[in-house]
This record gives sequence, C-alpha cells and structure tokens, in this order.
Amino acid sequence: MDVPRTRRVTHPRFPERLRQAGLRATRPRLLVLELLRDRPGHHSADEIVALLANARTPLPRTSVYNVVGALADRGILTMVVIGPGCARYEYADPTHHHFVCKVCGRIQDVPCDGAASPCLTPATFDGEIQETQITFRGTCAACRGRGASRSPR
Amino acid sequence: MDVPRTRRVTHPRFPERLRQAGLRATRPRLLVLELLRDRPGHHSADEIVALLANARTPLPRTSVYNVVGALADRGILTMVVIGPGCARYEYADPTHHHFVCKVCGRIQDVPCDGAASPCLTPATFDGEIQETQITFRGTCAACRGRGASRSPR
DNA sequence: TTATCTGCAAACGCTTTGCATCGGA
DNA sequence: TCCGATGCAAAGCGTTTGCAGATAA
Repeated sequence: MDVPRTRRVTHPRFPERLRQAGLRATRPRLLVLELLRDRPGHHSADEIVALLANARTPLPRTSVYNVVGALADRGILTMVVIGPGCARYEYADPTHHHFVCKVCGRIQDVPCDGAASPCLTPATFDGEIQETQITFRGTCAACRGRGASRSPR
Repeated sequence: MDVPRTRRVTHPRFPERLRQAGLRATRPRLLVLELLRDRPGHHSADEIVALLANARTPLPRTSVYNVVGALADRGILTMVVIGPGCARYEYADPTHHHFVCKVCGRIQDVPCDGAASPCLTPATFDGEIQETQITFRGTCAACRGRGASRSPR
C-alpha cells in the first residue's frame, strides 16, 4: 500500500549471501529475499504468498514455508512471533525491536541502537545466544485514542 | 522468596487478586493459578490440562484456554510464545526473561534485575507499553555438547 | 437477579509432513 | 552426477467460536 518503488540496488548479493550460509541459491529463495527487500515490514507467510502472486511470480504456500524456515534458521530472516499461529518474517536487522498492540494486533518497529545493556548479554549463561528479540506489548497510540474498542484481530 | 511464617502461605490472595483485576474468582481460575504457583515453569495449555487431570481437578481444554486468556490479558499470567502454535504460560514475574534452544526447544529462565536500560524504555514511542519480553534464541549448553543433533522441539 | 463465566461440540486456519521430481553446484 | 530443494496433497494440531446452562457478586 505504501511502497517507494525506487529501483534499488541489489543490496547484498543474495546468491552469494545464500551460499555463504550453506544454502543453494534457488529461485524461490531469491524471490522471497527480493520481496522482503522491496517491501520491508513484517509479513506473514500468507502475505508473502499473496504479494508474490500479485508480482506475477507466484510461489506455492509450501515453498514459502520451506524458504522462510531455511532462511530464518540461518539468521538471514527474523521470525517475529506475535501470537500463537501468527509468525511474521522480515529481513534480519538487529537495530530495532517490536511493539505489538494488544488491541489491533499491529506491529511497530522500535529503534534500538545500544544493544550493550546488561540484560541483553547475560553473564551467567552458558548456552550460545544467537539472537536477542525484544517485544513490547501494550496499546498503540491509535487504539488508545479510540478507547478500548475491540477488534483484537 | 519472602519469609513463610506458616507453611506455604497462599502467596497472593488469589480471589482478591482476581477481583482487583476486574475478574470473578471462579473455580477454574483458582485451579489454574494454584497450579502455576505450585509448579512453576512454562506450561502449554495442554500441559496445564494434563497436570490438572493428574491432580484430580480436571478442567476441559476450552476452559483452560478461557482462563489463561483472561489472566494473560490482565497481566496476571505471562504468555511466552516460543514459536508458531507454541504458547506457554507462567505466573507473571518481570525479573527474568527466556532463552529458547533452537535445537531441543526447551526454555530456560534468564535472570534480569536491571530493567533500566535505554532499549527497554524507548524514549521515542507514544503507545502505552504494558509488557516487555526479551527472548534469547540459540543453542543450549546440552545441545551444543551433543553436537548439532536433530530433534527440534 | 444479572452480567459474567463455563464448557461441550465443532470448526478454523496456520503449519507440517511424506514423497516424487527437479535443478544448482 | 548427486545431494539439496521444490511443491503437490493431505493431514496435524493448537486454538477459536457459538451458545446454552451455570454461577459469582
């Protein structure tokens, strides 16, 4: 609905990026990566299917799940789980976190540069931390102004 | 935690706590609260059903969903979503966060006292933040020692 | 008494699995 | 060539919904 369709440079070299991660550079994967680059945001698997269909490069649902699963496993995408049965995907970017409105269900980005707080790098932990996700929940400005009207999506 | 004068004091007065939150103190709600007090951890709805059945105080699945939904809405419980279709519930306690192992799926608590980092109270945000959840993902010590053996869940 | 809550039945929909085929390296 | 990846069909399963009856206040 709001996409600056500037012809953007091929940010990272996707095929290369994939192979670095130990993945083959296949058409479905490149399509998903290009889509998420061109339409930043937090998309559900279904939205990705629909967006690709609109773009005349359709991909079956199963393939989308295959792709986002593989890419999220390697840290190329980030999976944002906002509720049971509500996974969203975005191009990985550790410089922001997410606010989820409990009323309308919408996600907002919350910028965050300094990731050097004690909480975020616990000293007393012996596993290997690969990702850190911060999720804020509450009522967004729009919903608060509107009073607590229902429609929790 | 605090000094138990008598043997296992009824920590918070649950019926009272519920009414404060604008909820009726019903049997199903009290059963779930007592269960989560007596068996701390991150339980799925199904586990709660099973635990209650074992305790000879069975509750139908629908009721458990009713209860945990209502209690999580009011902030009495915390819903921890570790993946699509994997909601866990625990008695609310803001002094810790969670580590989810990508290999075995197990959750570990990560203690956290200082919640006063810049990230955790973003200045430039105009919604109303009611909860802050930090989720670490990676490979737990056990799985790392075992090599990356599969059994993701 | 009454608005709230319970709980049965049934559906819903996101996600996963099995497997034959395809194709990148 | 060969192992990894695709994608069809179908099932899996956690969760939600509608609603009549039960109950806390």
